Amino acid sequence: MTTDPNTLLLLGLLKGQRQHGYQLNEFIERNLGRFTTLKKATAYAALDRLEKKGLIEASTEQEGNRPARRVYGLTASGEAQFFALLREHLAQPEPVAFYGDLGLMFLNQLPSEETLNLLGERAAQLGGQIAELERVPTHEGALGRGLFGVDLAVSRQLALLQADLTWLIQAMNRLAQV
Amino acid sequence: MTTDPNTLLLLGLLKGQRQHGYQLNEFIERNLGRFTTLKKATAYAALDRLEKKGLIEASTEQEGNRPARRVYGLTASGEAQFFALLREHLAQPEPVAFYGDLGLMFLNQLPSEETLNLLGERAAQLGGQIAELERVPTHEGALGRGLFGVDLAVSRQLALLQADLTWLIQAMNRLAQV
DNA sequence: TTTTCCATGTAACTCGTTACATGATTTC
DNA sequence: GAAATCATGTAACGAGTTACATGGAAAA
Repeated sequence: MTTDPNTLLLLGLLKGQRQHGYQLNEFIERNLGRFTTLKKATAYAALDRLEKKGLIEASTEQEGNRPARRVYGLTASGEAQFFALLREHLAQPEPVAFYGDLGLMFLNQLPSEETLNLLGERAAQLGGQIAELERVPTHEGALGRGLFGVDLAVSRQLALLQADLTWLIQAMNRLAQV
Repeated sequence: MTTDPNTLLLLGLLKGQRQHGYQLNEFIERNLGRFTTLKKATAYAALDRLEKKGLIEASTEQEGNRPARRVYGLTASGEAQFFALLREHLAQPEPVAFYGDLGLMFLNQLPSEETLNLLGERAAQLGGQIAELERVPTHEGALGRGLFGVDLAVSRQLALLQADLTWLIQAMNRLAQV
């Protein structure tokens, strides 16, 4: 409830511009795949909920004979909620529980050679993710400075993935010595 | 489905030792709060499911006049499933989408002074988490080498949190220059 | 004697996922 | 003429959360 990321995302996108669900889904799928896993059906349902809560309101638009669009925009209370969520997210660090720790806790259940192979695979994939992120171009005001925040998020992901890889290699070395 | 962390956790704990639900919940709450958010009711429900799937089986134990215990242990297919999940988890890096990136994407919606204050708060909390983790003692075989993996997981969390803090401070400096 | 511990759960709810449905329209 | 695009959703299911229920035993 308190730190719902999907709500922040949708309200934030609608704060930038009135949009309909299909448009939001396209944008998320094309540009924000690195930051969220929000699926289409989930987004439509979330928009319904936000409307019922009075955070957004819809107007219907028709273009020719195509399916009608429900174009959403923030209400006053939606804007307030957006800012509240944004402040909360900015002020809070990554919550506990990194997913990748779970396997580590039981790694002594496997022969250490296999463990090293598996962690080697993990390192390779991490390296791939890092290379991919490094290829992401930065937006020097490309879309009216609106995307500056995305650059920041990318640079943070890079920093975390690189730290993870560095740690992993060091851990593998330690394990190999036993 | 494929990468269900709760299942790995429960199967892993039961692989170490036959236990009943209360016991698992106590152990998780006391020792694993840093690695999972699994709640008690969720764990009981998960144990039911695992039993229905044939991954664990229960025997009932009674001690005096106390509530009966359902003591669970792994079945053969439960062990197989545990190893499969463990291999999967060890071989895969942290999945995309760090939670803390979301707020960053919209940070230009706030006056930069407030943004800096909020990020400062985030930095302070990160520092606190790091200090707390540094105080965690390592288990030099304390419980029969069974907890060696936990030390690894702690050291990984530390590495990631420190990288996050380093990045944050650098980002705040960049933001302050504008 | 009141609180905490032991041990298990249920009920109501929210959220997310996958797979499918619909029907026109533009593109190949 | 077939396929992808536009635009919205529904249905069935799985899993998580909070709050509550129960009832004896040990501890304060």
